[in-house]
Formats: sequence, C-alpha cells, structure tokens
Amino acid sequence: MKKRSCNHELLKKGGIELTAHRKRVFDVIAESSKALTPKVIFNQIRQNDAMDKVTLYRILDLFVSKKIVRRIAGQPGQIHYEIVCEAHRPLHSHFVCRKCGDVECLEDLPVKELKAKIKPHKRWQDNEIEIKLEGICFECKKEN
Amino acid sequence: MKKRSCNHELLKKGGIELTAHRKRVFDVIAESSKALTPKVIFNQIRQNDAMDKVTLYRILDLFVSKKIVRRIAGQPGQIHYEIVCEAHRPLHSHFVCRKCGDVECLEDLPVKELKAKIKPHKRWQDNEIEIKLEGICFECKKEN
DNA sequence: AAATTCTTGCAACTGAGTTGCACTCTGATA
DNA sequence: TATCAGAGTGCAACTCAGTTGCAAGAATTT
Repeated sequence: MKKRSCNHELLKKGGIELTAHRKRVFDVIAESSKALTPKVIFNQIRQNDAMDKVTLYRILDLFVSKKIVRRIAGQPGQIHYEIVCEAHRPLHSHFVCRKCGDVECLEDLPVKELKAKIKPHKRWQDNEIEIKLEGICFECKKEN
Repeated sequence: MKKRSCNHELLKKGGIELTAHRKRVFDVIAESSKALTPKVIFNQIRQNDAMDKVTLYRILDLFVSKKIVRRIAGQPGQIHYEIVCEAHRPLHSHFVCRKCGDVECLEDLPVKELKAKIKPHKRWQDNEIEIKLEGICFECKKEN
C-alpha cells in the first residue's frame, strides 16, 4: 500500500491539540504500508527529532482512545499500530509474518463478503470480525 | 469445549522426560476450554504445587519447540497457549474478547471451507491461515 | 499579569520474561 | 560401590517494555 491520503484532519477527531510531536507520530504511522510497533515508530522519530519514550506511549494511548489509531496483535506478545481512516482505509485484514513479525495490511481481502459466508456464532454474532493470515513474507522467503 | 481427550502420550512427541512439573503444566493447558496465559497457568499450578516461574517458562518454551503446545496472540501484547493435538483438535479458529482478553477456541468454524473461499493472495499462498474473531464474550456482555 | 490547564521530560518504578549458576536427582559406567 | 555425566529445577540477579509521579514549560483563559 502506498502513502496514505489521510491527513492531519484526522487528528482533530478528538478535539485534541495538534502539537509537533503528535503530528510526527501520526505521520510515521500514516506513511507506513505496515502496522508498526512502538519501537519502530520511536526509532524512526529519533532519527531526526528528540522525543522521550514516555511521550510516545502517551501519544499512542491518546490516539487509541480517540480512535485515531488502532492496536493490532501481531506475533504473540507484539503490539502494532495503524491509522483508523474509514474514508481511505475501510476495515481490512492483516498478514502476520511468522518469522520477522511484520504486519501487512491486506486491503484487497473481502472481509464483508467473508463475513456474510461465515455462519453467525453465538459468541460473536453482531461483533466485528478480524481475519488474520499467518505465513512467511516475501522478504523472509527470499532469505532462505 | 469439554475436557480434552489428549493424554500424556502427546508429551512423548519430542522424546522428552516426563517429569511431574511437565505433566502438571500439560494438564492445566489440556483441561482448559480456553487458550491460557502464562500467568493463569502459573496461578493455577501454585494453588496446589510449588513451582518457580522460571521452570514454567522453560517448560512452555520446550513444549512450543516440540510442537506440544502452540502460542496464540490474544489481545495486543497478550500471549496464550493451547495444546496441539491433531487427532482430537484439528486446526481451528479463535475468538478473542476485547474486554477480558479471553481466547476461546471455535472448533465449529469451518476453517478449511473458508480457506477454499478466500482467493489465494500473493503474500500468503500456501501458508497457514488463522481466522480470529473479535468481540465481547458472554461473561463480559452479562456484566454490562 | 496571574491563574489554570495541557504537554513534555526526567527519574524512578513495575512486571514479564530471561540468564547464570549452583544444587539435586537419575541413570550409566568404571 | 564409587563416581561421573547430563538433565531438571530453584534462586537471585538481570533486562527490557511500558508506567507513574512529579516538576518545568508552554499555551490558554480570566
């Protein structure tokens, strides 16, 4: 997936103040084709700017609570973040690499169609459905 | 799901020694209808027996490497463990509660049928498919 | 300008999971 | 029988991600 068309308008969602740090965190997540871990986000920011890790975690928590970003479970124990943008990025599925742990977005996977095909179940009727595929990504496959 | 019919035969899979501790860990995981976190496993064992946390983590790592148990990503950041038993528990899907984080097994969800319906994708062709549903479980729903 | 509120950084803390090392037990070998 | 080797375990100390408390700064309100 290419660079997002989501802009800072999204940040106004929760009526929060647009500080330089918040824009920076938003941009790193929005410009990535993958859902990112806090570590990756942090390292990327620190290449150019100074930011404390506490600030990053606080911004991430804020974004999650304002539904600006979404948390995704990657490999067991790993947390990834992606932009929530209904306009440009409808609910989609994810691919998790068993080797490197990368979480890619599969926007061409027809979640809604699939949802219709899966018989409702007493436990999850009316709930969101997340489809996650596991495998080895192209990069890791190359390395073998 | 009821108590498993998987027995200690499974433990011989990797040709490992069957110690009391290993049987204990196996039993706790095998007798649960849900995939459990190390914390839950540990607390359950400690109700009756003495065991160091290091021992538990080492046994879990051993089981994973011998493919006796499988790690599952629950809520972001949470790790759960379930028994791998092809005979009694073919590949199945999971339901993750957004509130309490419980991971239930959905054995009646037709993974293979679904897999046939999903068009192969360049990234995950030939790979395992994991279907995970997210929502609020019965217990948490009751509490509202 | 003073008061209030929000944002940030720093230092110290927490809790999950790991590592190093010593002790114990078991089984094999001399 | 003695002892040797290897595996399993516990304890203490450590690492690392993420959190909390607090104080300094910036922005906003009165």
